[in-house]
This record gives sequence, structure tokens and C-alpha cells, in this order.
Amino acid sequence: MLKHGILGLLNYGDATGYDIMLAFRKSLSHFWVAQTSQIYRELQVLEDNGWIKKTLVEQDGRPDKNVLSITDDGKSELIRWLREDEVTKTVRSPMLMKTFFRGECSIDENIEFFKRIAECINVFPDGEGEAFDAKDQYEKMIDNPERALFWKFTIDFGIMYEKMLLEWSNKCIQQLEGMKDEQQKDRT
Amino acid sequence: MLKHGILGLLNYGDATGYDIMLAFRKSLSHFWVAQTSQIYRELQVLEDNGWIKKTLVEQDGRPDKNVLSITDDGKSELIRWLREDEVTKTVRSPMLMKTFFRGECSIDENIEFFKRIAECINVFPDGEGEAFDAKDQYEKMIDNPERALFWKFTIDFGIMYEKMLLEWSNKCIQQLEGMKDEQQKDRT
DNA sequence: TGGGTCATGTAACCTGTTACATGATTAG
DNA sequence: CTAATCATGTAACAGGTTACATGACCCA
Repeated sequence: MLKHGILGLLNYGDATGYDIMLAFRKSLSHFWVAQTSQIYRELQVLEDNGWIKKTLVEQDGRPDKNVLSITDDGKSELIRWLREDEVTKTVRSPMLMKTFFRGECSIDENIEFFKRIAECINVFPDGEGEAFDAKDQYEKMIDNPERALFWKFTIDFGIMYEKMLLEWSNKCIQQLEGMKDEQQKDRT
Repeated sequence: MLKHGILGLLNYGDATGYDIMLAFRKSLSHFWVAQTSQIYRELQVLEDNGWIKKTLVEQDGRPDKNVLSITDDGKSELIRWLREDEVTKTVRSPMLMKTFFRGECSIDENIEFFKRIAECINVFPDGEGEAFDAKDQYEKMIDNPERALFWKFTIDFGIMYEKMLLEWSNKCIQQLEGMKDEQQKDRT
């Protein structure tokens, strides 16, 4: 998956491993967090597969760099991946795993738990958050309205997801508060 | 993470590796899909850590089984994990990764793409889907209202998430349809 | 007689995380 | 002078996937 993300970025234009790392951090971090070490490892695999090629560029005043570019085989692979319709069934939510078992903790601790979840929602504060630091990335896309559109779709998803998460955690908190009130009534 | 899920299930009561596999398939599959092979491997690690212990139970008419039970150390570890407040930053969505790069495909192909996403939304059809086959699991919880509540919270999340996903894909389709209309006008 | 359930795993591989290592230039 | 940016990686480990293997019993 990360392989294809890198391929997609190199399809936008040549870049170094460092550029790719920055692109992930600035433009893709709201749906994929990639470690630098993994990027360089996958880059090696992509080269071994003949999907990209490296060109050493010497610089002065700066470290030399490996400029990467996508090959024709790489482009075919990118398109193949985009067209395949796998039913991506990778469901894995650590947050819900923890939620599932929280019956072992007290009501107050659980209210705290959901409050902490709600507090973490700040990637897109009123539609202008972290992921929007990608202004330079956006500039690059402005001449390609299709790319900008799909980038925006992923941002829309992020905003809608966070809104939903906030609603959900508030709903959970409300139910827990309700239980707490009942317990206090029982005691009187 | 899977380790703690298994620990949580064994905290409900003794079980075999097979029981745990079924519990994941029936009750936890809407937020975590676990392979049988991985469950048995983690079980080994849990035993090595002293968090669970195995008892061989011979049966006739059926294969012998290893009945697993949580130890005191295991319970402490479960509680420690529930209380720790890690800011779970594991964001990784193959669906959004693909969305991001779909500018390389035609509008019609992309409309199809989002329609396929919308079609996959059937885990909780009108609040009574796949994840609700867990009736036996629910019975086990009915005497423990706390457990039932948190199980329900995860189901609520699933329903809200799917609703959001449907809205999102429809919104994307609408925008793509709009672009298509404009292009047709341009041609006349 | 064939498929489903009960029951337990191994081996190889792929993917992701954590920690470490290096070193020059440039802006405050 | 010091922190950030540019630039590239390695090593070890942890976690997840795919494929395979075995075998009895029960129900249709």
C-alpha cells in the first residue's frame, strides 16, 4: 500500500526520499502516517521491481541526493492498483478495542476516556487545521484540478469523520452520565 | 493490541484458542479482524509472559483442547493497558490512499469507485446486520450491563461510521456528476 | 459421501515501528 | 551557538497475512 502511495507521488513528478517523507507529513498524514525508515526501504523495493529509477545529483552546499523518477512499468503498476477492486477489509481500530473492554473501569474513568478522545479532535478545527499546512502541495495541484479534487475528497472525509467521532463520544458520555445519576438516586 | 484483546476476552472467562477465534469473528469483527494463526501465536507469547495459563483437557468424541485462563499478572496487565492514555496515532486508510490518487482515472471510473464503496456498506443494514449475529455473546453479557454497554458503544460507532461513509461517497459522486455535466455542456 | 464444526498449529513472508547514526548548511 | 532543515540510511524487533497441514465427529 505504501509502495503505491510513493508511486503515486512520483507520478506527480521526480522527488527525493526526503521530498516523499515531507509529502506524507504535509499532505497525506490525515490518512497515512509513514516512517522515514520505511519509505527508504520501500524505495529500494520499488527500484528492485523496476518501477522507479534513481539518479544521483551532486549538490554543493547541500548533501548529494538521489532523485527518483517513475518508470513506464511503474506507471502501469500505479494504474493497475488504482483500477483493481479489492474489497479492502482491513478493519482494525485500537480505539474501539479499548472501548470494548472498558467495562472493567469505573464510570468516572470512562467519562474521562471519552473526553480525551474528544479532545484529540483538532486536526481540522473548523475546516482549517493541520492538514491544511499543505499549501505548497496545493499550489502544485492547482494546475491539475482533478488532483486537487481528490485531495479535497480526503480532507472532506477527515472533517466528516472527526465530526462523527465527536458526536459519538458525546453520546457515550451522556449515557455514562445518565448511569451515574441513577446510581446516586439509588443511594438516597 | 491483539494481545490485550485476547486478554480482555479471557477476563470474561476461560476459553480455548478456537473460542477466541469465534469471539473475534462474531463480536469484534466490526473493528478488528484477527487471523487464527496470529491468535495462536499471540497465545504463546501471553503464556511466555505469564499472563495466561494453559490446561490440557482431554475429551472423547472431540479433539483434546487447551483451556486458557487469565492469571493475576494478566489481569494487572489488562487494567494497566485500559488505563494508559496513549494518544493512538495509528492512522492508515487504504481507501483514502486510493482516493487521493484517483485523479489519474476517468470521471466515470471514479463514480464507479465511490458507488462500490457505498455498496460495501452492509455490516449494519438498518441497525441489524452481521455484527449482530453475536446473540450468544450478548447473552453472556446480559448479566454484566457494563460489558453490554461498551459492546453497544462499538456497534453505535459502526453504525455512525457507515452512515457517514455513505454520505461522503454520495457527496463525492454528486461533485463528479456535476463535473461530467459541465464537460458535456462545453462540447455543445 | 461430502461439507461443516471443533481443534491446533507451523512457516514464510510482508509491513510497520523504534532506535540509532551521520553530517553539512543556514537562520535566529 | 544552537536549533532547524536537508539528506540518507541500517538493524532489530513487533505485528499481521497467506498458505498449508491434520484429523475426528456429525448431519444431511
